[in-house]
Amino acid sequence: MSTRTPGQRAGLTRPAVLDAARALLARDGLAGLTMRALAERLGVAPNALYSHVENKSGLVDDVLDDVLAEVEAPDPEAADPADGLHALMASTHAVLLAHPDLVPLYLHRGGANGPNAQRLGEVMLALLARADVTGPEGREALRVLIVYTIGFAAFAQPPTEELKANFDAGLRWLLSGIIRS
Amino acid sequence: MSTRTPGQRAGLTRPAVLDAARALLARDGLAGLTMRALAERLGVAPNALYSHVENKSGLVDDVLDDVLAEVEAPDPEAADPADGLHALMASTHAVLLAHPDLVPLYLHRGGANGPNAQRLGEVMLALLARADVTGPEGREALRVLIVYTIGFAAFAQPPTEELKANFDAGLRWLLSGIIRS
DNA sequence: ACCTGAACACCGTTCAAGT
DNA sequence: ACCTGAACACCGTTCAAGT
Repeated sequence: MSTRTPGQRAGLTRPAVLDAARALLARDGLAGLTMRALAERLGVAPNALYSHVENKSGLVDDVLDDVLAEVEAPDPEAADPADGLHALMASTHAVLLAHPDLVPLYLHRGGANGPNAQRLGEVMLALLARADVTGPEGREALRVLIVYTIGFAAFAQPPTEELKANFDAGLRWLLSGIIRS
Repeated sequence: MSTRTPGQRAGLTRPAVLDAARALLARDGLAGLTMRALAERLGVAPNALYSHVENKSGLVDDVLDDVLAEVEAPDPEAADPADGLHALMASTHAVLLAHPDLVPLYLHRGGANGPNAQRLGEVMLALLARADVTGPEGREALRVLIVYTIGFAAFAQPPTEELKANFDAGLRWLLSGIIRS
């Protein structure tokens, strides 16, 4: 099984580990993402992963933020604030639906906290500010929108058109309440 | 360790198993709820549980619905629809906060589906109907409110007063959007 | 620093056998 | 029908040793 002896290198890198983790997740879901399965896919011993990742929890954190790189954020200056927020949340929703097994993890950890998550948060706050929702109220609205979007993605067990429409309807209700308040 | 030989009964019942599971969950969280730990707490062999529960997934389903029995539902005829919905969702939110480890499971499974969940759903639909939100729109609003409430409970990592206020603010936004539409 | 081998302390579940 | 004993096929993680 193993073509190497102790001391020989496999040429693993941290990005390669994360890529393999994403691929495993896409194919086998969350239950399929085990350190041992990941090691096998990479052709290394299970514990070799610990040279590149602190532990499984840290690996998942990185994967979570990586996925958010796919979200299309509008230019916070160009778009109409309400339209921009709707587009941003809809894009987030779509990206999350492509990774349904990850969604409970986002909620459990209170969203992602990596660079991608931070960038999206700043765009949202900028859009809210342009709609005169600022300060503590802005942060409240930010959290409400994030919770709503992740929550709905988690709910969409198989993503149907009906649930997508449901998400849009609720998002409009929410935004109309936030911005008119 | 084991005071019994094969063939002797331990006097297990299904409610006793569920009670122990809830207690284990309250004390050690989701990670602590294992079939083996549950068996040890009940003083039986791990596989003895399978005489009372189909598998771990079924056990969790039952626990999930049990928890919802604690939610205080208003009389759908007595309350003002908007106030009744707000009270019902707030009570659900509070109950979920008391069981934070369960919340990701509610989302992952699209909410509970047992008798308690069904009862609450019917009360919500009745209140929405009294606010003239009926048919497909009523079911949309139902899902939006459920997703929002569970999602926010999942987000409240340690439940702070700030997040509770945040939940209330968002809920008002949402209800004002739903009922005025 | 990066990897293997081996081990530790766990999992959920099944199967056969006892009363 | 309800339970034990034993086993199967897994987990994540750590420790020592090799280059």
